[in-house]
Amino acid sequence: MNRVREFRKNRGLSQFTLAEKIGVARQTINLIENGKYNPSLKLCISLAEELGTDLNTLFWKVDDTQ
Amino acid sequence: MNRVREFRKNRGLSQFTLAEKIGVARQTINLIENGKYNPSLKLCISLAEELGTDLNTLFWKVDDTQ
DNA sequence: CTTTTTTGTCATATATAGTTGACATCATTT
DNA sequence: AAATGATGTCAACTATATATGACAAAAAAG
Repeated sequence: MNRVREFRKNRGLSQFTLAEKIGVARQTINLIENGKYNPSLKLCISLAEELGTDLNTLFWKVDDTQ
Repeated sequence: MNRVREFRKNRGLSQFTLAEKIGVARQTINLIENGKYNPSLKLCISLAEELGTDLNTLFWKVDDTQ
């Protein structure tokens, strides 16, 4: 799906804390981590910056098998 | 802003043709190319795939100076 | 065990992405 | 010079991303 949860946990952030830093609601982070919707590009970029990574790493052809 | 127009032209596609292939309206492509809004992640991924590239190349920290 | 934090989820509301149809302008083609 | 194709833009509409408030359950901390 995507690697947001993995990167968030590596940084020791809760969904709430990450949401606050980025300026969205906690539910928005939760839904994205669970692949329940389709975030905007701006939000994806904010996430990548806050998590110290980039768009491809977080969202490009994530291998979910195994 | 982003490199959609550049990649589209390199492939010899019109906004209309690209829109058709991806399944969105022509206006949507036009607005994205002109940075007038914030596309969804799914659309960004469709664009990257159709243009034979990836998210970072199209949308990540595009250098617009010069 | 009790308390607090974190996560998942629901329902309602609002902002905005994306659609549709239309028209003007510019560039190509005939 | 007329016809065609590409692009920019507008207005009105629909779909959906995101917000807000709330509650339950799991996990972590005391």
